[in-house]
Amino acid sequence: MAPMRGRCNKKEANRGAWTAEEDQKLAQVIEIHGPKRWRSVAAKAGLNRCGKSCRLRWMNHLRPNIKRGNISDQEEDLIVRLHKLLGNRWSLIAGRLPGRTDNEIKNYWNSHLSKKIKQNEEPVRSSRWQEPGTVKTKVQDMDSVAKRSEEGTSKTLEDSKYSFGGDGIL
DNA sequence: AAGTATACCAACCGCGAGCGC
DNA sequence: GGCGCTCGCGGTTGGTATACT
Repeated sequence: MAPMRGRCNKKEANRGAWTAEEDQKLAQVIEIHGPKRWRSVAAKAGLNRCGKSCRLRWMNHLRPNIKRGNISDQEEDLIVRLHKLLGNRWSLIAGRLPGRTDNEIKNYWNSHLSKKIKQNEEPVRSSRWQEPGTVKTKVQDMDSVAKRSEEGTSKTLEDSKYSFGGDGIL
């Protein structure tokens, strides 16, 4: 029976940019019921939006402690290293960057870093990584990443499933 | 000043995984 | 164990702002 699979009803659901009023309603309902059961959250808020859309809005904009804009050099460097480590696991990478969302990091990567990396790698392969202290420095870097991730949240790089030595980054 | 190209961000889509019945 | 539902993720698209010619 054509399960919804979490898809939105394209015809009936409200789409496009969120209004301040919608944001407010959503935030209120989440404050009361918590950020779960997104479909019912959407219904309770009286929003003509699908749960998915509400979740996205909450995760990327309404959550407390969200940092907006200005990704620092340190953050950028961390993103680059984590991406080497994890690939396009944006949610995992975001987990290492407090206040940053996966969507924001993904966008930042696609618009800034992917080009940057390409530029760096094209002319002389990995000049970036072969500066003084190269391999060793990298190992140390990865080490610190691992440490940070242990200290950080409970998500620990998916428990070394993505082990540092596995994909030839070292 | 107008038109065009590029960059950036927000939102949508489809899929797979997890969970409860 | 199978089925349906919900959630979360990653890829992609669309709209707007800014830079450039």
